[in-house]
Amino acid sequence: MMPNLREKKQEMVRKFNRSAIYDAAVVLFKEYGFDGFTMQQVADKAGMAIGTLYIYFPAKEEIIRYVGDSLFEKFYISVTEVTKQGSALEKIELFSKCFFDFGIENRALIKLFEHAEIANNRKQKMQMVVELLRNIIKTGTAQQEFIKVDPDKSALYTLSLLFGYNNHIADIQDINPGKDAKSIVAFIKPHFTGIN
Amino acid sequence: MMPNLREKKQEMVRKFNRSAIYDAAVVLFKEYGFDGFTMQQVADKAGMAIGTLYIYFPAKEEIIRYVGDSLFEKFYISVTEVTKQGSALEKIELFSKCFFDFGIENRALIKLFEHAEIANNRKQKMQMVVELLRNIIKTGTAQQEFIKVDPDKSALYTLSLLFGYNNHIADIQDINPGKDAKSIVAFIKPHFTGIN
Amino acid sequence: MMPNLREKKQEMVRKFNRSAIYDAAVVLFKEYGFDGFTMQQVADKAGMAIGTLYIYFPAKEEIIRYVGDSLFEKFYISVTEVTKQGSALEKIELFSKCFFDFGIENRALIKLFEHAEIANNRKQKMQMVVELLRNIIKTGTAQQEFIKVDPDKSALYTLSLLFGYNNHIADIQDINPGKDAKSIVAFIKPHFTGIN
Amino acid sequence: MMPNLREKKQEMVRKFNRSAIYDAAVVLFKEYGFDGFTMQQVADKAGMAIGTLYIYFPAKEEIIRYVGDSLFEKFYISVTEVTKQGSALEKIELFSKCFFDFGIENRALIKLFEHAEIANNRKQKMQMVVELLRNIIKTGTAQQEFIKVDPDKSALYTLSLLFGYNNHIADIQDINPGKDAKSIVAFIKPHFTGIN
DNA sequence: TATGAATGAGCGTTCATTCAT
DNA sequence: CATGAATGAACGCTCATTCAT
Repeated sequence: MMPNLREKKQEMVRKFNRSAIYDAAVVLFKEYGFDGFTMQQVADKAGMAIGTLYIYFPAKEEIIRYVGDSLFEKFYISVTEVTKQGSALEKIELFSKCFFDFGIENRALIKLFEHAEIANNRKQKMQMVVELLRNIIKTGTAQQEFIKVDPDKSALYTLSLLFGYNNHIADIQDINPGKDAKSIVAFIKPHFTGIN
Repeated sequence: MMPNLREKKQEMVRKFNRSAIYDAAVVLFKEYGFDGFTMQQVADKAGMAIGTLYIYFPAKEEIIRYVGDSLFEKFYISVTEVTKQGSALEKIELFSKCFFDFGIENRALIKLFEHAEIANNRKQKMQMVVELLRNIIKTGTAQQEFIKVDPDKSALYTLSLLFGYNNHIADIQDINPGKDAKSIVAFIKPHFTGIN
Repeated sequence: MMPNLREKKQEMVRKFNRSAIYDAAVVLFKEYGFDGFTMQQVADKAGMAIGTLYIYFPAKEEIIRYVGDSLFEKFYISVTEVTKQGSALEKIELFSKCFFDFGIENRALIKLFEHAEIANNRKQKMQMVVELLRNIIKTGTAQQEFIKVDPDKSALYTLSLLFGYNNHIADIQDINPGKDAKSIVAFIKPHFTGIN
Repeated sequence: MMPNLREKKQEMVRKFNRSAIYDAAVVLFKEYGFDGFTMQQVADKAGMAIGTLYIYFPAKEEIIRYVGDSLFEKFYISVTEVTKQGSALEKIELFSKCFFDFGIENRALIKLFEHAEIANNRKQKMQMVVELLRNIIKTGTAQQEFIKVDPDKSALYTLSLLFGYNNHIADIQDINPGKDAKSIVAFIKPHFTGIN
């Protein structure tokens, strides 16, 4: 076997293992919470020895970080993609729907973002999301779809509403991403347009 | 000593001990997070033996639950009290301020509510708070301060906003209860009044 | 049972357990070297659960230290006691015999003194022993049993000889405390007395 | 390439690798103590894969043994070389100086000799050194430089003194090889010459 | 009730050794 | 021979819980 072929294979194995650990961790997060799982559980579920885990991640902490970062990235890409077209209000609605979709898929995982010590650069990530919303709002105002509102506060409060609904209200009633996004947009629309 | 006197005394001791445990747990929650403390620490801080802890609470879990319940009760009483007077909008503002005040005072503790398995009757409690808001809104509409809005959704979304702001935005900027409550009320006012 | 009786009993249990741990550790030291044993082995040999070990000693290190300190104390007391009478040369001989007796009893344990990080105050302990020898020599000179020798160096070299013989030569031939002590004293006698 | 040329090359590679492992191990011994290093560290420092280590040494133990043996050989050659000329007393002094020089250079390594299970043929090696000293003493007596002394015991005790001083006293005061060798020779001189 | 010493399963992590390539 | 990813037993230590007093 040629060296670079072997390297390719090894690289694949590496990716496969990292992915197996990631998948195992995600499942365990959902089952036991963001740090309520053990390394042995991850190893078992990923189908490898405990020692192997430590080849890929030097500490449990790193697995948590990695899962947190990966999930955020996944979320951020989705939410960025989905808000590329449409009116400002439509963008907010799609943003919201995307937020809830992600929340349903990763119910337990969204809690990750609540732990500064776990998802590193948490503040920075949060601000990236706020920035996305702020730009939507600014554009809305620039294009006279929205009346003049404070884009900072509006973005913050809109995001707050989504976070709160997703993380806290979800426990008392099921979320229907499409319907709830529409409904929430209707709730905040008067603030942005001046009309009910 | 008469039996019922002894009973009274015992009842007092029981209350005193439960309270000592509660106080100790609250302090430790604030210092080490909702499960980052040990039963020994609670016993020490409460001034009793660890075995005694287990007379009052059969498991660590129960202490966490009890603290969660007590805090909620405290919160619920405050928020009920504070919304007894004023216009609907004023009530919402005071409710919000109260919410944030509580959040600042119990920063670490608020996480408790995020754990369904920990704060029991979480759903029920949440609904009590929603109900409070709903009544404020209904009254606002009845008294023609508010336009006709869906009181269920409005309550849910208002509460979502407060939860989201308090639990998630607080990490990227400090909360100023009075100012932020006012600002948030201004954000949702158009929804309720139809005017900016 | 009266409180102070109970306390006494508990105190006895405490002493018993500490002693059981000490005994277990000593045996394991002899078998596996000064840090080649595990806490589980100590627990098993001492007839208690691993957790109990940690009630008495907060870390493995502390067990090692305790054994080291205890052994030194035992040794120092013996050696002090034995050198209270007789001529200077007799004292040195008895000191040597005592040294070897201790070495035989605690073959593996004497290594402890070779590890500064383990037997704390090692330097200080060593100097206590040197001091003892120095005083014997000074007295010998004062009483004209010995000629004028440098007491510091003489003590250091005498002790070196004993350490070296006990720790290194013992491996190639058995030590006979009485005989070897006599023989060694004969070896160094000319230095002290000027006569063979 | 001719077979015996290839064999030669392979032999060279083998020697090179063994030597690289030895060098790495020596450095790690000095840094982390005689068993405080890992096989991975040795492999890294020797510039090879960990698997390769096991081709040359079937177990960690063997590396330790090999280092011990090599160091002894190095020491034995030095000490033999240095005692080829001069009077008996000069030889003993040079032997001592050489001993201390080696001890300073290999402070951490000297502990190796204290572990019977590690330095194999320890007894035999020790006896080689004793033999060297014994011969010096015998020659001293034969040449009437020394009075009649028991060459066995004299050798043993002299070596004991050096071992003890180097391994145990070194911790309470720095060793100055030249000065201390002279001083120690002065200490034992009366035994050998009958004169102070 | 109250005590706190005792328990031991379980944790995160290490590392000598193996073996498929 | 050389490689280094994989292994898993073993480590020191923690702590919720129990139970004899």
